[in-house]
Amino acid sequence: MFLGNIGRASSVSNDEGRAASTGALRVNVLRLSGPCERWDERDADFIREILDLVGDKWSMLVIGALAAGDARYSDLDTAIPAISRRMLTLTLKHLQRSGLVDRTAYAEVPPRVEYSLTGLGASLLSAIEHLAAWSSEHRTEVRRQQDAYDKSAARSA
Amino acid sequence: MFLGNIGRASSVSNDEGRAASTGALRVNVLRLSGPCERWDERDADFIREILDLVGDKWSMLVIGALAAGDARYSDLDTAIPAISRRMLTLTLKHLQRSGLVDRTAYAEVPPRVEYSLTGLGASLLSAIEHLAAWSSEHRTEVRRQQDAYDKSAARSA
DNA sequence: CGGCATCCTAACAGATACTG
DNA sequence: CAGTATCTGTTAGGATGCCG
Repeated sequence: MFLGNIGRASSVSNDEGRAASTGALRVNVLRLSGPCERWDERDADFIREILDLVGDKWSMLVIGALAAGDARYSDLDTAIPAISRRMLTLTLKHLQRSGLVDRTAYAEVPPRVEYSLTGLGASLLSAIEHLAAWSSEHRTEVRRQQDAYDKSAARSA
Repeated sequence: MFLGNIGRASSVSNDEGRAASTGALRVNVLRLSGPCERWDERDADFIREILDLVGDKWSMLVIGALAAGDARYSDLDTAIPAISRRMLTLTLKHLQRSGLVDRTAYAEVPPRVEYSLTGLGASLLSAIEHLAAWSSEHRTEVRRQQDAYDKSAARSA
């Protein structure tokens, strides 16, 4: 496996999304006090799966970079300065394997390789942007909470 | 640090979301061929931040479990069978620190502790569900792509 | 230019045992 | 019940060098 061998590889692929009771990783949702309309216990499996898919350190960033259009290997390397060549290679291969990214190599000298989002990959963008939007809106609040927590924790030390 | 010391801790917290050029982790979005309306290079920073926040192995699952209502420590432990007590403790503390989860301990014998989502935590749910929905819709396709890739990779071996 | 292959370390994460 | 503490294995991921 490449990246994200997080959690045991979910055992089977059932037809639609109706995942019959595979014994794998499951959250039995509690029905205690609060009301919750939308969260379903099957969601837990789905969450596990996208995390395996793009929950690693770089996948979403690569997808984001490719959202702007096709790019060559070295373009991505400079577009995401913090990534190492190793991880860029691994991440691209990982995304390519899952059908999120297309790779086209041109038989030229010097060689040229272009990466692009597939339709599948592009369809993920809105979900990613949803996350980014949340972060954009709430990052300040999160920071405040963390600082407050750390300060009160420092008091008891 | 607890979980997700992934990526250097983003150095500063600027006022709104207008993150002035902190030298930190940034994706310089490429403008090459394809059109892209919505992805902004600042999104990369935001993605980095939610990944640090809930991109680890368990956070989203715990949030999902709490979406159904408040729960005790042992409830969560049985609701997410695959998690170890260690990781449950760590994850809860991590989420609590960031203000996504509330912890209330009742001074009783035997002790009772209830965890619940804060407003902040609940506001993340829709983004998470968005991801789960994508996974639910496209998991089969992803599997197909991976199988196809693996098969063609096996041929060249 | 566009990669693999190798080495190496920090951390994530499981198992187990103990405590207030 | 609701955690901590410790010990340990596994792996994500960085640095570097070589090769087609």
